[in-house]
Amino acid sequence: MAKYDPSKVEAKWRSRWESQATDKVDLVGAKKPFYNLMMFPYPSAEGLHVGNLFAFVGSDIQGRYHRLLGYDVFEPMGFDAFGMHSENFALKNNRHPAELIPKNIERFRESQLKKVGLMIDWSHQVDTTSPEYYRWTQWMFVMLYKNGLAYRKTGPVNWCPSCKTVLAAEQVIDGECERCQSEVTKKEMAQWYFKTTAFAGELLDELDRLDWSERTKLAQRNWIGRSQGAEVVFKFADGTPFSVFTTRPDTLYGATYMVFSPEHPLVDQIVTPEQAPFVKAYRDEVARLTEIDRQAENREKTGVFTGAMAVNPVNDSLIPIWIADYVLMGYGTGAIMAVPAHDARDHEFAVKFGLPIIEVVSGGEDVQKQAYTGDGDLVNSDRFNGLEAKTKGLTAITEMLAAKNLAKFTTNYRLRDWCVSRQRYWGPPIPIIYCDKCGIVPVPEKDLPVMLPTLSDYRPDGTGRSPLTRDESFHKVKCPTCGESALRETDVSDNFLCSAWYFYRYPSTDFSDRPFDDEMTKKWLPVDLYVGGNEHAVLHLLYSRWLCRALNHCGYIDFQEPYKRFVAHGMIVSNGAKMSKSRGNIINPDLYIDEFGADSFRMYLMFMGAYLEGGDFRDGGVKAMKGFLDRLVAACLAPEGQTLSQKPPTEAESLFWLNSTVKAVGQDIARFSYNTAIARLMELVNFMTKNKVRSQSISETLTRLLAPFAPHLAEELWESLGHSQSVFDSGWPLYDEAACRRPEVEYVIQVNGKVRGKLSLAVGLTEAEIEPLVMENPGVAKWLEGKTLVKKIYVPDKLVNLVVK
RNA sequence: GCGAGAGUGGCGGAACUGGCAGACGCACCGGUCUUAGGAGCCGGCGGUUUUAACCAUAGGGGUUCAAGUCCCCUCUCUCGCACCA
Repeated sequence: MAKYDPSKVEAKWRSRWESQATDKVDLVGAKKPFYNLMMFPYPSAEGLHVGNLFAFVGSDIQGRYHRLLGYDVFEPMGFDAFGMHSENFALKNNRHPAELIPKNIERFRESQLKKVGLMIDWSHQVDTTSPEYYRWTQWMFVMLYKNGLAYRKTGPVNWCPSCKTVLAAEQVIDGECERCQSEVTKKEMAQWYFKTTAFAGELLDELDRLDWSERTKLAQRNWIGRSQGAEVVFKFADGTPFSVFTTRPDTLYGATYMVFSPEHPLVDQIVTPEQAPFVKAYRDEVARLTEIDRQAENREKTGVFTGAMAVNPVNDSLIPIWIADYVLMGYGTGAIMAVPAHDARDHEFAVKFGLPIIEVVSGGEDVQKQAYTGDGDLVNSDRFNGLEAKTKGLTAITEMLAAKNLAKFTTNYRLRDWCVSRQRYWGPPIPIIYCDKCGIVPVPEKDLPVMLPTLSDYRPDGTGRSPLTRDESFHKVKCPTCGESALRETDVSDNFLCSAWYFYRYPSTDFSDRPFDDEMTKKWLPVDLYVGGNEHAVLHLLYSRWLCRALNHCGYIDFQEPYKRFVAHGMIVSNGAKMSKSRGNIINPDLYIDEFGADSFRMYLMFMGAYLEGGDFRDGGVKAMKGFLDRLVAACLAPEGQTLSQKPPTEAESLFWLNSTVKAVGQDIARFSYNTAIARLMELVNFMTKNKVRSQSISETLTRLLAPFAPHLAEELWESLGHSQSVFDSGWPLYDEAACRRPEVEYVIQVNGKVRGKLSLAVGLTEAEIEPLVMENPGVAKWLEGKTLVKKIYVPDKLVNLVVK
């Protein structure tokens, strides 16, 4: 190699990898399978984003590293091409997504992904919009339905007026649509749901055992949100029972009123004629509020009295029933007992409406002024007085009621069922048919896929009905059971369903008669390593965990968690600011790759910050990295026996550099500390350059260490160093632990904790051996004059600290 | 409000179980080569003062022979959840 020209080198190796199928894995014969998964991208018209590349390169390094370690690494790629993003883009540009998507995919793969040097086995590509794929997405839906994990329900849903569709709770971020940031409103609609709550407890508990990034687990824990307490039966004045959920059954004696959610169905039955107009007005007002209004911070409590009374089961006292929007229909039973003395929200409400506040737990200052939520003993609670409230008191009161069938211990989760229907066009049609005679009929498996028809007008109309409803030939069908006229479901499913199972498909793309093959799945799943962005913590990552449990529950797979390990990478910013079109600081990866090469670009992305934390992309960084690779090439390929420096390094020194670099780079890659791994490579190159060291073994080792980061260049160097096979078949270099220690160590000599001298000494000397040397040291002796030595601290091979007075 | 994480030179960032703070790189400064340098190579680069010290890891206290690292308090930022009973 004369001079390092990345464009030539990269083109050469790209075509060689392709012609020799270097990245293709023998899925059946693999001996040490390693499934290295990255989050498949949405093929946008704008092209790949640096964020995508940052994620992919970090993952690819793991794939290549494992390959060097001797694993059969399967690193597939696909396209998450259904969904509103594509549809909205097509709408805006007056095109059809079916026409745009294939072009985008082509561009992503051919002119972007393939140029980055990812070790992708393209023979297993997946495209969620192809009928061969979404046939099985629909199969998942039917499977879930048949197993009671999918159901249709009418109720309040999140509606995005801009996207003109409903959204799942997970897709509403701070009251706004995850896609378009419009304010989400509530609507009453019939929708399809998946019973994500069915596995809420397992999904939460299993997190403790998962090898995942802590922050991802934390986000899921918060989202699933378990609270333990009791369901307590109260009665209306006429004796009709109803129940409420509370985490503090110990405070039952302090319940001074009840609150129902405004949407609660029982409100109509209990409201008294005098209060009815006020209740109606309040409910209307609440219905008009958006989620943002309703959740607004520090919002003053509102509510009205229903006129009805309830009986407290512990003491038969009569307490008023109110409705207020601080009680949510979707949680617990949609009704609460209010204990203003020991709950801040109830306290605020009670103060505003002049409701009584009764202290039942001791320890607070003045519960009339402020709710006390801390620990204490029960008071004003009959025979339970004196018991420690949150422990013994809670148990005793609940058990007393439970004996009368008036309470039971329960657990509630914040998690809601996954609303999966979408009133949009660009998605997999929900495979359901409604028949007057047979009711809900899932489309039989032999009739799948339900093909998405090509509609010229696919614009959502905001009526709450999908555009597909306008296609009569699609909408009107015969019932598969009885043959009578029936109507097809026209909603499509949430595109998070497509992505919830794609990694089962990759190893099984050769099978057209099943979603995934048992043998392949046994061999390759669960995924060994999944690297991706944490923004999917409670979306894709939660949905796919749930679906995995569902598949397991229904007997299709024998594992319960889809990913053995998940690592969340950081976010990258551009020159200190978040990347955005309006700031004009979007980075176009293609420009850098064209000018400096993919290897320099990859390495800079990995060097600019800690991979798990994110980094700051600075102009000039890629160029500097190209400069480093130039120096590396020069150092590796320098002619042997060139002029050596005046003081050539000893054999031991060279060995130290070589071995300690191998050790450190391996450890750093394993913990995703790519920036420090690259720094190590730089140090080794600096050592070689500075000392004019040229040795075949150092060059070869350096090349192999470089390979995961800069694969094209590593191949080229490996060839130049006289090898004919791929560097990725050469194995990861081994190191000698003993040689990782410096031949000489520099002892730090401190006096009273301050550095006063240094001594270069052989490794492994004892305290007695070095003591005279320390005392003689002129820099040290000066600080000892006229002082008494009180204490000596000796840390082998590191430091001596003399404490004097 | 609750929970988690973070705060280190002009900048991006290092520092594993407490043991030389600032690895590695960018920017900058100086030198060299050159018709030229926005190329290459060599050197310097936290601050105050200069033979030698002292001060520095958001701020304040503490533990220790020794603290960026451990403990307590305060401030700031980022993220997650948020009227979830």
